[in-house]
Amino acid sequence: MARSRAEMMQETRAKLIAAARKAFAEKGYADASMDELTAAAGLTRGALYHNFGDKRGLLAAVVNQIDEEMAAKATAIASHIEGEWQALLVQGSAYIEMALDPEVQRIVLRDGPAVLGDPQQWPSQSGCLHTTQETVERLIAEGFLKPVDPEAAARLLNGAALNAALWIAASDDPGEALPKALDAFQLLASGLLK
Amino acid sequence: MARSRAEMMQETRAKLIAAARKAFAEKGYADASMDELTAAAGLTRGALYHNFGDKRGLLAAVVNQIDEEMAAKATAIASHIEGEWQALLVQGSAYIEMALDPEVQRIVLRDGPAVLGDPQQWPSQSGCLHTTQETVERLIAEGFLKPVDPEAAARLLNGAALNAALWIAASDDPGEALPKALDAFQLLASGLLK
DNA sequence: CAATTGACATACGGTGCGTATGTTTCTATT
DNA sequence: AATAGAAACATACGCACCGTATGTCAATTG
Repeated sequence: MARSRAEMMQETRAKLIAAARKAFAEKGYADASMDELTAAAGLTRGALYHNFGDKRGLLAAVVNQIDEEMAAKATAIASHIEGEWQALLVQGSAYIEMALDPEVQRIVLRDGPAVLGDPQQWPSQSGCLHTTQETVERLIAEGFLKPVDPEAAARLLNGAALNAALWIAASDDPGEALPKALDAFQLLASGLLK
Repeated sequence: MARSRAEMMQETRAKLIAAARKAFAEKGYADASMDELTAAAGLTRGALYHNFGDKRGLLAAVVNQIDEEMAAKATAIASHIEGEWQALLVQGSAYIEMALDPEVQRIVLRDGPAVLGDPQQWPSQSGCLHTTQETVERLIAEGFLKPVDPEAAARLLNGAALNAALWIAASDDPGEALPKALDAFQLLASGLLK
């Protein structure tokens, strides 16, 4: 069956995003060459600027893809947990563990904010942040949490989890740091409980 | 009085750092031109590569300077507070407010980690982080806090404060977001209390 | 079946970093 | 005190890279 034009274009976009994911993760955004990137995908820079506008646009597409994957994982995990409060804790732990992935760290947590600006302004709206806020809102509505601003709480929880992940990743012994971080995270989160 | 050789060099270093602070804050690290930077300081790129090695070295020097200023402010503020727990809260609030400075945000919080890597690994060791950890350690020793890993707790607290600041700065109405963030921060921190 | 548009490739210009090479001023040694 | 050496910076060069402008070929449309 002959692929249609739209299918062809989606394929080149996918190839470019995949190559960019690899290059951005390995070399970082600044040191990733668009020539090498596109050549690795069997294309040229022409395809890039046609599909994504510029280098930032490609990074945005990559970040979107990763972010969607993270959000999907987070919701999938949380859906198996009974109890909203446990779900929030598990979600936070999941976020910490996902943020241990070097690809996530480099692209989403380091270069992403530096190049694209505040994650909250991204079209994906930083999926994990969004799901966290929704959980917090439900918990407040059900009376489990003190009356705190949901967005602020979600922001701080995610910030705490993010820094926990960065700390663990840079740690000499991640296996030792992880439980400490999870423990501290649950303690902090318990401050929101009534 | 004739300035000595070392004094002259310190002066050029100071001039370069000052010019870099302005350029990095206004244009961001990537878009800051070394030629313009040094010309604004009345020098050339030669002085730069002699004193700081490369562009990253200059950013590191700038980050160090700002970080030291922040740590000095934080300790100065905390020293006037009686009670370690109140000091910790005030310190966190001070950190949030300092992080509202666009210069701090852009250079220390965005470009710094992206270019230089994890702040914990910086020579300044991210001053605020260090002072926070010390306060947490004292509070644990005095029995005010649950037995949590001090480094982990300091990391998460600072991460929460940092994201609070980023949220406020990107908010439509910072004046409204600030008290919400401070409230959420204090709630989270109270989770560490016995 | 012409004409036009879309999807990409190729070619070009400009900018900016890092380094290699000068140049001048201070220092040190005899 | 004179010269050798180095330090501090300026100048000059090469290279890589991004963005755009232009070209090309296939597909679609009337």
